[in-house]
Amino acid sequence: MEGRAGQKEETRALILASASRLLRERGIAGANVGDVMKGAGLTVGGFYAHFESKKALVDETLRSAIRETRAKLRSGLEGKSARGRIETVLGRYLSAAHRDDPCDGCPLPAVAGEIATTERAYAKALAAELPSWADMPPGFEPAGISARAVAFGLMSLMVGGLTLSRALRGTPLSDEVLVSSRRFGRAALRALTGEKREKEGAGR
Amino acid sequence: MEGRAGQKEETRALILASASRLLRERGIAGANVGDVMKGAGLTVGGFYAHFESKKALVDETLRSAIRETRAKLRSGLEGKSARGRIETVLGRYLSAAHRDDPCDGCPLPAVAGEIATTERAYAKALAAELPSWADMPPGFEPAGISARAVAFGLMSLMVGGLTLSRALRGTPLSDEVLVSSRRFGRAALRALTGEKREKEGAGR
DNA sequence: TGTACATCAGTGAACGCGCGTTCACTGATGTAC
DNA sequence: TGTACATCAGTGAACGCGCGTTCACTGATGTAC
Repeated sequence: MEGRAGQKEETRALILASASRLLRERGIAGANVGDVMKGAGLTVGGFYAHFESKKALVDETLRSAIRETRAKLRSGLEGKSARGRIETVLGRYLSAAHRDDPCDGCPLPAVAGEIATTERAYAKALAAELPSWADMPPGFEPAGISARAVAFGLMSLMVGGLTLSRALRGTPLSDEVLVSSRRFGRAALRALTGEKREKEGAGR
Repeated sequence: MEGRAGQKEETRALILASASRLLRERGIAGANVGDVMKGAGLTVGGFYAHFESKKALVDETLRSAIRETRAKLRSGLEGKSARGRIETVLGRYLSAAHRDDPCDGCPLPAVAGEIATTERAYAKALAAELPSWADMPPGFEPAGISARAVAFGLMSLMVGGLTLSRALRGTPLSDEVLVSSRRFGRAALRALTGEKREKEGAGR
């Protein structure tokens, strides 16, 4: 079988998975150590055998969640055009499914504000992971603006749109902000790449 | 002179002003009652003579801060074209000055994530105040998308861009996200209104 | 094979701290006569 | 005008609670002989 060391690694992975869920759903402050351990089927006291501190846990969780989200957003894009890939990512990010199920979605809407206001220590983690979100598919050549600037602009649009839409949950504005942000992103992309508009799916 | 009632109103206004600063700078959790009172030159015990609870304070502060921000963003736009007005608002919002001095800026970057994750009670306050941000100047007629959708899209872009730029403070990405988001917004606006591009100011 | 011991992942109670909130008190201000 | 009293905005210590963190302990697993 595994041996004790392997068992411990497995437990560590369980803690990380629980932290990952809670961090995306409740943010840094909301992902308290007790609940993280409970989510992994453990009790709070054992935490420090696996991580040096809550900060170390959040740092590691945040980095891996950002990487994981990037991979997920970009999966299955083979065969699509450059603009089609970007629009697909945009549509996935600004979807009702993503809004309503934060647990395995992007951690940024939950943590960016916290990092900006009171949790400055994680700026480095963001700065390390976000540049890889900025590389755009070859052949994407917007008019009068760099592809990289469009990438960061879309990142802002997506994170802001999802955050606002979640903050407005339970009100009619929630859907409107989500749909409008997606439409604005698509319309901008099409206008900037000079291609004729296509019909947008209802895209609930 | 004022009389005691007038004095008390004045003190209440001092507390609100302090809360307004702290809320924008540190978010809901960061604006703790003790620091709010200290910022107003008072001690913590007197707080409940002016407000029923922290929630009541935050609710009132948030609503008025959103209204105030809207007014400030739209001040002095007389004589500008429709698109010029929107671009000015965009440039003011996504400016280094706004990023670096949250105290009298927009409260949304500080609170939207918190409201989305753990402070759901304030969704109503947002839903009450944000629709007035969506009305666009007469004569703004983007191609293939409603003016209102553009308004919400720009709101997402602005809030997301400023939040990310602040979260990345201290790293080179902070400036890049800010500038890229602003450029993306302007380029999109121009492309969607079919007008020819003008030079963008360096816009520190 | 069986027994005694060592290891160590995980437990659960306790800690110090900061928070929102409460409350008996203070002392300056206004009023009554 | 002067004195005694009432009012009440603001004080500061205390509360219960949840947090991150610590630590003596437990009990299952692996090892030695």
